[in-house]
Amino acid sequence: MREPARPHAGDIAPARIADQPTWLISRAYARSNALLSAGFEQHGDGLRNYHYRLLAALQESGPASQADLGRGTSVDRSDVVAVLDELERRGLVKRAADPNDRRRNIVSITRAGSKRLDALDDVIADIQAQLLAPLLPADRQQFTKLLRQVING
Amino acid sequence: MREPARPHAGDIAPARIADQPTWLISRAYARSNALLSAGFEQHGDGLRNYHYRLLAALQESGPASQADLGRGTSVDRSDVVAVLDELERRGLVKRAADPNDRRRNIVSITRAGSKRLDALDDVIADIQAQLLAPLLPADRQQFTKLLRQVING
DNA sequence: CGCATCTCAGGAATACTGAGATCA
DNA sequence: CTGATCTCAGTAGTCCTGAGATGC
Repeated sequence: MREPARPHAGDIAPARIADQPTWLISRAYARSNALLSAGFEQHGDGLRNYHYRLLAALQESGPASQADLGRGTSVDRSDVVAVLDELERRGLVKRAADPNDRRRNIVSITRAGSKRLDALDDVIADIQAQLLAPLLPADRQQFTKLLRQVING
Repeated sequence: MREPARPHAGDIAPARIADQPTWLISRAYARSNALLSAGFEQHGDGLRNYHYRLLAALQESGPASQADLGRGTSVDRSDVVAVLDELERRGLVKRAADPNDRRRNIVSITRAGSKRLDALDDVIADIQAQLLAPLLPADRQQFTKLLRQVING
């Protein structure tokens, strides 16, 4: 995994930038990605966040078309194809033609996929915990609430 | 600029994912980037966030080596080179050899650069305001404070 | 020697666009 | 015909690695 450059004494640390939400969010995203990369690298067996998102969506909402999957998980339609290819190759999902609409694939999670998802859920839970560790427990819900508001703005 | 895909009725919107800080942060980052792209595209005259970061760092902390600039602004050493090339081409910064350490360049912001930075500051301020608009004014400081804690975790 | 700096070439992962084939 | 779906090819941005030349 990649350690982000860390400022040290003597560096330029412009308060003008460091107080801006856009900068703070990009730094938080970098930290989040570092934790995700590290977590999946250690325990993901070659799967990544993309795979997890699609598996979780399938588990929770049931079989779905690729377009709906992509929209719901904010994974681009182009990338859904490649990620599902990989998941199907590993036997974690299957694609079947939709008899009611022959343009669509109905994608389902397999038993092996569900089992795999359970393992990944533990990995992810650990990553979330690490990410929020610096916050007081009481602040963690507030943090996610504010993020949701910003996103839906 | 790019409009992110927006969920609509019938989409998969897995709560399991949507409640996770890593997901929320990546969505916030997407929104932040969309606002930055739109803002700079309209008023940036070809400059982007990277250019702004370096100009702001130079303005605030004074002339600096490229390595210190990169560390302070979290811009990779490789990218600093290209961004400074562009800024220098436009006459917004200059590079001079450091007489005390001939490995280094001393990078300074020019008068034109300062003027340009003032204009970009307005662009950025507008973007920050849009980003935080969904939050109650009282929540905005709390939001940035929590982000800082997460980053420094 | 080790280490830092600037520079360049290029890789990796994310996010996206455009277009073709198919079909409602 | 319009528009949705799946697929592929390719682009753009960001972020990072490796290595060479130079100098501390």
